[in-house]
Amino acid sequence: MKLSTKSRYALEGLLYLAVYSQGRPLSVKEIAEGTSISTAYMEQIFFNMRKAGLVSTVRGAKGGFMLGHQEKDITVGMIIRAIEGSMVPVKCVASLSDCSSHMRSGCLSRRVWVRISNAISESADRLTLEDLKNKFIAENGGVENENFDQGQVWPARTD
Amino acid sequence: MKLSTKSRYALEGLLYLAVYSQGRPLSVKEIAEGTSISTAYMEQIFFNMRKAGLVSTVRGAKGGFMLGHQEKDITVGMIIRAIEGSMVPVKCVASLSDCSSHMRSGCLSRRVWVRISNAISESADRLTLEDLKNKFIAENGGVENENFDQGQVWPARTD
DNA sequence: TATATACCCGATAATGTCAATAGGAAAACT
DNA sequence: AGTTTTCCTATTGACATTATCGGGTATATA
Repeated sequence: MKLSTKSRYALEGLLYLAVYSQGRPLSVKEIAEGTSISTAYMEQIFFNMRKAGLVSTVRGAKGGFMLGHQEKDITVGMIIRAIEGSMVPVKCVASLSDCSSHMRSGCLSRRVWVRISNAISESADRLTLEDLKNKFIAENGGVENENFDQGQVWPARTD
Repeated sequence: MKLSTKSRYALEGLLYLAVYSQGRPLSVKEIAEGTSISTAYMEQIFFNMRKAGLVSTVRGAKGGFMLGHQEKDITVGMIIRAIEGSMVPVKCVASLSDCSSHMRSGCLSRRVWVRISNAISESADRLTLEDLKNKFIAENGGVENENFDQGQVWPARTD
C-alpha cells in the first residue's frame, strides 16, 4: 500500500501556495525552492493539478499559479486523485472489467477493496486545505508580510 | 495508492482455505489451482503468511496449510500487513526519521498521512475472514461435502 | 527403508512503475 | 527584443513487483 511522493509534494506545494499566495500568483520556482523540492518536478506536479482544475495559472512573466478553488473547497482527497489518477488500491475497484478473480458471485474480494477504498476517500475528503493552512498558521505564529518579497519565504527547517 | 496483487492473492487463498479446509490441511497446489493462481507464487505468499503466523503448516506427505487462528480473529488488515510489510502509504508515517519534509513544526503533512493510514487500518481490521466466509457461503448456497475430495473444488467462474 | 508428497527458501529474470531531468514552444510582461 | 514563466512531451535510471525455477528438507505411508 503505497502513495507516491508526488502526492506529498503536491500537498506541500498547495499548502505553501495557500499560505503565501495572498491573491497573487506564485511561480513554480518560488514554490519549489520554498518547499525544497526540485523545480522541474514540482512543475510537472502543478501541471497535473492544473489539468484537474485544482490550480489556475497566469502565463508569462510575473505569472504563476493560484488556487483553483477556495481553500475550504480543496480536499486532500482531490489532491491525491488529481495526482494519483485515482485512489483505488486495486484495479478492479475502478472498473469491473479488470477483475481477474476467478471466484464465483462476481469477485467477493473485490468488495473488500471497494470498502477500503471508500474508507480512504472519506478520510481524505474530510481534510481541507483550509484546515491545514489554519493549523500551519496557528503553529507558526502567523505569516509576516515583510517576508513575502524575499527569496526564502518558507520557514527554515528546524530539525 | 496501490496494493500489490500479492495481498489480493493472499486474501483469496485464505478465504479458499477457510471455506474448504474443514480441519484438514490443504496443499498449496490445491489452493492455487482452486483460485487459478500460479502454484509457485501462491507458495511464496503462504510462506510469508506462515512467518506472520496467519497460517500454520503440516509438513510432509498429506501435509499442507491450515489457518493459524480462528476465522473471526483473522482480519483483512492482518493479511495486508503480513504481505505488504505495513499498510502505511508513506514511509515517514512509520518512522519519523524517514520524514524528508522541509516544513517547520515537524512535518505537518505527515499528520495527514497518519490520519489516512489510520482510516485504512481501521477499515481493514473491521473485516474478518469469518465475515467473508459467511458472505461467500450465503451467496453460493453452502459448501457440499461431496466436493471435498475432488480436484476442482472451487466453483467455476461464471462470467 | 524406500518413495512420494509437500513445505522451505534463496536466486534471478522479466516487467512495470516512479522519480526526476531535459528541452523546446507559447505567452506575457518590461 | 529580451526575459520570465507556464506548457507539454520524451527519456532515463533506479527501484519494486511479479512471478518462475530449482534444489533442499521434513514427514507420512507402503
